[in-house]
Amino acid sequence: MTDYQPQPIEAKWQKAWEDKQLFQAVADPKKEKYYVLEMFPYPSGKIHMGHVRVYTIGDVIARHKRMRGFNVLHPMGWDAFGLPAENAAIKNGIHPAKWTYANIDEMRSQLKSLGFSLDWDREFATCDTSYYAWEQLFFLKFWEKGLVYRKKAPVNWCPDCNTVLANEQVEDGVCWRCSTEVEHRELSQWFLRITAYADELLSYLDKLHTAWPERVRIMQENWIGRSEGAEIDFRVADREENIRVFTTRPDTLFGATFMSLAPEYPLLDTLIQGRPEAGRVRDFVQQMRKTEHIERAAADQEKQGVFTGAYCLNPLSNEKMPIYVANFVLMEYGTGAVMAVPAHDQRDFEFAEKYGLPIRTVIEPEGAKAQAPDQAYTGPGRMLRSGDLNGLDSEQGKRRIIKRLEAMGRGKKTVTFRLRDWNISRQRYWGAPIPIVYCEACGTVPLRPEDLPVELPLDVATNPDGRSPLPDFDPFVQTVCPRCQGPARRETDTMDTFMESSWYFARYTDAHLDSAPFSPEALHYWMPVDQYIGGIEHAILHLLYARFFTKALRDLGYFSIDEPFSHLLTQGMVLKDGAKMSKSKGNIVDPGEMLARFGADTTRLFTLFAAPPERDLDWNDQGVEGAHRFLHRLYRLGEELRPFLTPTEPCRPMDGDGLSAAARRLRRKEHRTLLKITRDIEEFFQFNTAVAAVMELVNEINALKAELLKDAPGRRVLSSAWASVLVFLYPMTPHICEELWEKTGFAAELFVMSWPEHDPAALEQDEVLVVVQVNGRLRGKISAPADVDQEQLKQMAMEIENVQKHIQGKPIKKMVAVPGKLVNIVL
RNA sequence: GCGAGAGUGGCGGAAUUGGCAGACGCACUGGACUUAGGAUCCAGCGGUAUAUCCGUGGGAGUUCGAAUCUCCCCUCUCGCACCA
Repeated sequence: MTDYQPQPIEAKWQKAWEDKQLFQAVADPKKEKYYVLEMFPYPSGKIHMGHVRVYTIGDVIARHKRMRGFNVLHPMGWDAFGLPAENAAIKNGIHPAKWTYANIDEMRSQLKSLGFSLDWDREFATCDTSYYAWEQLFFLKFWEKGLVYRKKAPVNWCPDCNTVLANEQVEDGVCWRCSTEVEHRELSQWFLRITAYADELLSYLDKLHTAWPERVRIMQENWIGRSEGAEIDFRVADREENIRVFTTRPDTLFGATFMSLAPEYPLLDTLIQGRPEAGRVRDFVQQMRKTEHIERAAADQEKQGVFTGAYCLNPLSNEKMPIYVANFVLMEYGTGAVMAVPAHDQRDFEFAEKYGLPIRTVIEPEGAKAQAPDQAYTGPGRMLRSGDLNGLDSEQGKRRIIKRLEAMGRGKKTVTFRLRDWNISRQRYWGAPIPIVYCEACGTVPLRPEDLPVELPLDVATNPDGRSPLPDFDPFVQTVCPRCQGPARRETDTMDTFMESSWYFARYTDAHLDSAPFSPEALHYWMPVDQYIGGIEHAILHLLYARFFTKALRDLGYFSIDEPFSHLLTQGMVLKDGAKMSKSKGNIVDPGEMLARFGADTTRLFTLFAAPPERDLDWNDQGVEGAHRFLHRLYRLGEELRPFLTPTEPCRPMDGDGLSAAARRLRRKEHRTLLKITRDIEEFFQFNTAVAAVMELVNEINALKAELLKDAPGRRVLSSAWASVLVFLYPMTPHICEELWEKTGFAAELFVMSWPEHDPAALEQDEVLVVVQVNGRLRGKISAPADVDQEQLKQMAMEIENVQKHIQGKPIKKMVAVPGKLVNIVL
């Protein structure tokens, strides 16, 4: 009897699969497709346990769906542009391209040795010119559609990465990648008009209901931040100017007692001109400019402001309201001006308290007598001190006031979003060039599609300080204007690498097409991605950008779908000792080492078994050994049973009569396990319980094998159960299953098997276990014929000695009997 | 502060329909085999006062019956947060 040796088995089957081109997907309209995709990796060097986990989950789904008869697309590629390549280049003197492609080679071979059923024919790296060329084309199409524009704006600057960042890439004021505090700079940058799709990005989240985790939907909702309200114009007293505010509470207009402006408000200079307050206002603004943005934006910051000396007029009451500059008003949101209603907004309340401004209640909560004097009432209610609108419900009041303002031309109903346009300019080298030139005569000129691609020059040396070498590299910069043929300079910023990941999933459908970004037929057949899997860290970032791109490419005529990912699974992190793995903590588990010690099947099995996919997984070396032991036992069991088994289809239909009790028991377990695993995989993605269920089945085989080997029907049941174990386990640990399958003597390989159907007859039991309770507590168990009725059941329950003991002759108030489940005797 | 999720043995976790709490595995204990055991096999393994007992963060409730449903509270994780 040979011992289980994973490495040769795994190498053998990986080669067999590759030789047969088993996982190369071919579009076939006659077959139902299933597109499963995990977020593609950044080629950072070697794969880590997080990769092992996500690709294992995806592989189980891919292999399972193939057994279910689907035409499965399961591709892989590389998110290959980005800063680490550049930083490594600076540190080690290797060119980013060389570093990247070397890493890809290393990681590809690691993924292959994990036995993932990937279609490697569709592989590409986003730094391939043949990939990003199409992205440059999209940029030009977006330009034509007005979806891309250049603007000078205050932007997030990461001093460590030496580049700007989009709003989504700043978390709590620090860079998402390196955690350096972000600064603000005024720069001319390229923006994608994602806000044009704000409404659709929001409303379609509802359609992803149940198919996307609620957490992710809520995070996107918050990020998009839609609020309904009104824009209202306030005339500045004694001047021509207007101040426009946005408010969600037009119903509180009569309670507005002053006006607050952001320190950056453009009109401010004009307002304070020639006033005695001008000096103080300028000092305040100066001070605010110096304060870092994060600090200013903190909610616990004390309210501060200064009076400008100017007044504005309430459009309905004509009341004179003093205009303040306030630290808590943000120029980026709404109009940068806020009508202050201290009685009904907590911030305005605190501000009014501090500076002694009037607080006027105009909304009274229904039924309440007095409101708390130390805070604002922000709920709905009945209107008062609001002229002829007194007594009206505040919701109605909103509509009435908006109507009135609209009639006067002093306001209108509007919707405001928190979402900002996507800044895609990056001042870094290792990215896709933006296809724009700056011509002395024609200004900013987009290239023509026939000028593409703008190749990123590879023969440049990176700067030690991280600055992009592109602006100093004349062969790249110096060009001619496509419009006038005069001298022009190329744009030297590159595109945000999130651009590449916004459409890669669609490119896989025909990955090497060179006449167009997509083939319409392939796109139509394969898209959308049926199951997408990745980390929660992209809840907003990548997943929002990809949704936007899908809609934008749809409106350019490329796509016919609205959403890229029908179902989303967000897997948890892999931890060690309760903490994220990191070099500094020294708690890294290396997949390479796991493969060498235990093999791919053990590594896969443990990551599936240790925790459900959504939860964090704390790596446990002893747990891995447990998984390894299970495979050893399985292998030994195969060797032991082999001489007595005949190749038999899993969950084989057979006549139950004439089977021994043990045989019927195993057959029932086999079919129950099929039902459980099918549900665990297809409905809940609960691979941990699916593994547990197979372990139970194996335990049952071990317990009953001696009995079953005694007669031919028993051996048939055993053969079927054994085949089932291998089929059930195959999506999770495919190599050992193929090997044992072959050793069992099957002519065809396991990968051509389809997922079995269960036989209802096999689930039937002659005797069922019924629990007997007295007052809800377990007091006995009886084995009763399956078809016994309630009355008989009650009678049988009463005959149990321990039950009688607990009844102690007391009168029985009630008896509940659930056939097949329990009897409860209530005293 | 708001929103979402979670809290079950020494540990990871199971119970997805309200019906045997602790599946499966790890760790641990005892035994077998053995020159050896960090291999393998067998048995045990929630607690204790060992019984008409207690037990799923705490408290109340609904129910014949609650880890599961309702209400209140506590703790933790994640997200959002001067967003007008």
